[in-house]
Parts: sequence; C-alpha cells; structure tokens
Amino acid sequence: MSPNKIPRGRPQTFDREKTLQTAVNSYWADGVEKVSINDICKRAGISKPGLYREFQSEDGLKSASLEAYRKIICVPFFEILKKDQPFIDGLEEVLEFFNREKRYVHLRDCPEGCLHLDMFHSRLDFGTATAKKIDDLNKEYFEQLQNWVDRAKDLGEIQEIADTASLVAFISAQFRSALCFRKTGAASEEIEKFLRLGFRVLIK
Amino acid sequence: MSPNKIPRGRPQTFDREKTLQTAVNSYWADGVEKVSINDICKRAGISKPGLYREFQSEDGLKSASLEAYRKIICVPFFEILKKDQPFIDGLEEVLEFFNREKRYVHLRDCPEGCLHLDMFHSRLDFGTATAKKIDDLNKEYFEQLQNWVDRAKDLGEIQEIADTASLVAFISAQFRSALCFRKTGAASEEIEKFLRLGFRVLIK
DNA sequence: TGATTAAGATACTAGTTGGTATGAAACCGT
DNA sequence: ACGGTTTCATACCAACTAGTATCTTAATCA
Repeated sequence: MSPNKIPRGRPQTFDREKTLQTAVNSYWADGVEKVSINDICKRAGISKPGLYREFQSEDGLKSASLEAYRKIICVPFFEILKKDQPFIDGLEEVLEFFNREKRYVHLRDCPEGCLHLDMFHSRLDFGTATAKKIDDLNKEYFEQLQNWVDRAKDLGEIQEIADTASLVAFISAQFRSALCFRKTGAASEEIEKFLRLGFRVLIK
Repeated sequence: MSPNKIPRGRPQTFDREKTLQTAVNSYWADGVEKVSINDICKRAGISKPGLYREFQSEDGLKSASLEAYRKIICVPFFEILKKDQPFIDGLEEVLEFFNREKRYVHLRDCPEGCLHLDMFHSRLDFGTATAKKIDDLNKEYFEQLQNWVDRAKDLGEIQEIADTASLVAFISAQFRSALCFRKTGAASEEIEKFLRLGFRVLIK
C-alpha cells in the first residue's frame, strides 16, 4: 500500500493505538469482567461503530488487548528468563522485575496484577480468539519457565528435589502469589521477602 | 416463639435452607460475579420477592451465603489448625483436607476452589454486609494461621527463617495456590507434591 | 459542482441486571 | 361465610450490556 495514497472518504480520526492502550489499561486496572465496551469508548473518546469497525467484536478487542499486554509485559519478562546467566542472577533480575525497580522503571506507572493471569482465571468466559490467545500465552509462559529450570538443572544450579514439571508449577505459583500480594497492596520488600522464602527450596 | 403457633396468613413454601444451599453452591461453583439473583431463583425454584423477603437484598444473600460456607468449610479447617498436636501431624491433616480424602469425604461432592478466596479477590464489588463478612473471615483465617505458626515456633517444630507474619503470608500463599491448582483441574497427587515442596522450607 | 466513498455521531435493538408494585391465592379467627 | 393476614407468581421498572442501522459529515474524483 502506497504511503502517499489518500483514501477517498471522510478522513479517519479513530486512533487504534490510543484505543488499544485505553483498553489494556482499563482491563488491567479494573478487571476484564468489570469493563464494558461502552466504558472503553467513553474513556478513549471514540464512537462504538468506530471501535467495531477496527476490532470487529468484543472478542477481537480483548484478544488484541492481550497481545498488546504480551508485548509490553510478558516479552520483557521472558527475555530475563532467556538470558544466558547463572540461575541466581536471573532470579535477582526477576525479583527486580516484580518490584519494578531500577531497570524496570517503565513498569512503575502500570496497574498492579497481571492481565494474562486475570484472563486465564476466567478463561471460559471469553470468545474463541481471546481464549486462544490466553492459551497460547500460557503455553509460551510455561515453556519459558521450563527452559529456565532445565538450564539451571543441567548446570547443577538448583536442588534436584523434584521433576521439572513440579518445579515449574511451584515457581509459577510463587509468581502468581507475588502478583496477588501486589494487588492487595503489599509492600515491595514483603513481596521480595516472600519470593526469596519460596526460592530457598530450590537454590543450593 | 411457641412451636405450635400457626401463623395467620398463607403458609410459606419458601425454604430458607434449600435456597441458601443453592446460593452457596452456585456462587462457589460458578463464581460470585457470574451468578445473578435470577439464576438462583430459577435454580432454587423460588420467586424473586420470596428471596428478597428473606434476605432483603443481594448483599444480604451473599453475606448469608458466605457465612454458610464458613460453617461448612472454614470452621472444620480451623479445627485442624487448632488441634493440640505436632506441627507435622497438623500438616498431614491439612494435606488430607486439601485432597479431600479419608475423613473429609463430605467435601468430595463440593465444587472446587474456595468461595471466600473468590470473594476476597473482588472484595470491592460487594455491599457493606458482604464486605464485612469477607474481612471478618479473612481476619479469622489469618489469626488461625498465626496461632498455628506461633505454636510450632514455640515448640521448635519449624525453622526460624523469618518472622511469623512472613511465614503466615507464605503458608497462605501456598494454600491459595493449591486451591488454584485444584480449580484448573490438577490431580490430587500433584497438589500434594506442590504443598510438600513449599513446606520443605519450614520443616526442620 | 456533483457523484462517490468512508467515517462520524446518535439512536436503536434485544436481552440482562437488581429490585418492586400488584393482585391473586391460601390460610386463620370469628 | 367472611374479613384479615401473609405469601405467592407475574409483570413491571430503570439501568445496563453487546452489537447495529441510520443518517450526517467530510473527504476525493470527475
């Protein structure tokens, strides 16, 4: 498509990026079930038909929102796990990520909790596209965790107290709890203390 | 009130116990936010005005439901924690409770998850009565956990790796995760394995 | 200028929600 | 039999939901 091509009809004022950002923040901060299409239109200052033209349906908007969330939050987190460094160094980075300190300043103004976790929790209430996105992202998340654990096991950096699947389940549970604590207003130090407590089981 | 006293008007067909049971099971199984007053009326086979006469409002029904849940589930759980026995014996009983085995057969046909935890998670969406019940039950729960941990600490049965508050937070997080695993369909053995993994940090 | 095209805003649909007003029904005491 | 009392079922209310039809506005092309 030529960039100079001027379309024929009335020029579009609809801003996809702004709408998506509004949707992500609304879903993330207030809970997906609590925010209606009407709410998002009001907050983004757009009309309903405009939103439907762009995203087709609520399902389309929600899946697009989750994909946007993935890019902003999940991918940077996966990058930490992927890094070729000792397990404890990765763990320290993860703790920093959860506490939104130092190099993760851009997370400071974000809502608490995790949009993906929220959506996974009520997975059955979504349309096909969103449900698939939830499942895909969940799969990606667990694969990343598994690689992280496998690598640490191979290098003898963690205790061989259980099979990889159990360890991954354990770690994901600690992360979920940490996010839950954040959402109920716990202090960063307490959350860090909690996570360090859990990882004592794994670290040699 | 005399038991032989026959009231004057049309005899009541409304069954409070049955209605409450329907409400608890509906909220517990399907999620409090997903079940409407209309749903409960349909499922219990009662009329809406009848329900409102008994419970005044949705807030009244929800708080009564949570109180019923407390009696059925929470109190028996607290009884385990209160028992005067070694920490590891209490832990074994707790594991049995979570896996709904042996002496907790009556839990077998119950829905998965925890109604109180569900409600606490979206505490802000409820009316005053329900919100208070949620907070009260939460307080009771954490007091019971704290007593359990304090007693074990005094008797030197667990590692002194953190202050009581942190240990209680850690334990409650493991329980919450276990319930979450149950709800996503994990096998009982896996949940038991998960909990044992977490408690390795605490046990000497 | 006038036809065409696309996007805008508004108002609508059908269905749901928590909650209630209304009138019939079923019992009591007289 | 009749009045008084209480509960019942039905139908209703206003506010909300996801989604859409309609009509106007604003641009390009000829």
